[in-house]
Amino acid sequence: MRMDTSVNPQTPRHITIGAVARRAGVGIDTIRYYERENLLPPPRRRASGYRDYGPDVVERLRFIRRAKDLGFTLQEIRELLTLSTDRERGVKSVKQRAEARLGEVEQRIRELQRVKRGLKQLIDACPGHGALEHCPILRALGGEEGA
Amino acid sequence: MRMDTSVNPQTPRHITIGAVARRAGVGIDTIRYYERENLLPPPRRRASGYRDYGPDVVERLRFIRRAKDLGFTLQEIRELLTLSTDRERGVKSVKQRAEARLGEVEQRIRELQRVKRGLKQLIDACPGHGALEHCPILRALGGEEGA
DNA sequence: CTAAACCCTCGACCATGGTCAAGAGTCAAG
DNA sequence: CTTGACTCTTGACCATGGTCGAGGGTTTAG
Repeated sequence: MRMDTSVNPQTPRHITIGAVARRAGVGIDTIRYYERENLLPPPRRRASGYRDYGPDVVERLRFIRRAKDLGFTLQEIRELLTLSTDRERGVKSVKQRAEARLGEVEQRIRELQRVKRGLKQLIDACPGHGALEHCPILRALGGEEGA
Repeated sequence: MRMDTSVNPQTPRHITIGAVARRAGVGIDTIRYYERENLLPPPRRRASGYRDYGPDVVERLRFIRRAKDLGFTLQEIRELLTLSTDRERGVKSVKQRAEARLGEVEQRIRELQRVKRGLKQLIDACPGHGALEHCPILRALGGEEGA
């Protein structure tokens, strides 16, 4: 059904930063921020100085949003975007980045599971009433705060 | 056993902020920062204006460190500390905070496991070479914006 | 006494990921 | 032409958890 998107009334030739922001679901300031941070290439400008975007930027912004949802930092996303313009060599590296990120995620899950076990032990041991001296949570956190 | 700790050579009567920092394993600036942020009560001062701490503050700092390791924010720790001075009512609330924190930790673990699955799928599907157009990682991030 | 080591306050700065305000220019509709 | 909505740049500000420097005063050892 998408026979000709170039003259699509939904995607006019010149779209301003506001239109981009609405389409991508981000704030205008966020777009300018990403440009400053080299996550978006500087767009061409109209005579007035207004930024004049092609529709590709909306894709790029969605890329950024999804990567962010997967826990990539903007720094990592910047690297992914750089790689993705490097044909052929890019794919290998992108996969490696994703694998590295996976390792980090797994590491973080293990850490949190350790924290979870620690909290659980304390909660199970805590009667929920009585003197503070008998609260295992405070005792565990404070050490021997008997004094 | 604890007959007289006040003249213990290990814990002199007046300990300066530097001594506290060494004993608790934190920086001097951190102690002053915690004081500003109401995590530590303002100590009394010597005539010179120097902070003059009792040994309790070291316990309190260790409490803070352990709670931080369990993933509590300073805000949450501040609340725990406030509660822990509220005898009897404190224990109940402390247990509740710990339970709430446990819930957050479990939630975060679930989120990360979802992220992990997402990354894994992409990595498994990626050949690691070839044209960028065929890289499922970039495709997934960039999305099908068919609409 | 002197010098080193310590302490004081105040305020600036780091990264992260934006958000907002001021003051000025631009664009589209009526 | 005017009005209102939009955009421009610059620079400040938010929270988080500190860290560091400047420019003083204090304490302690020799």
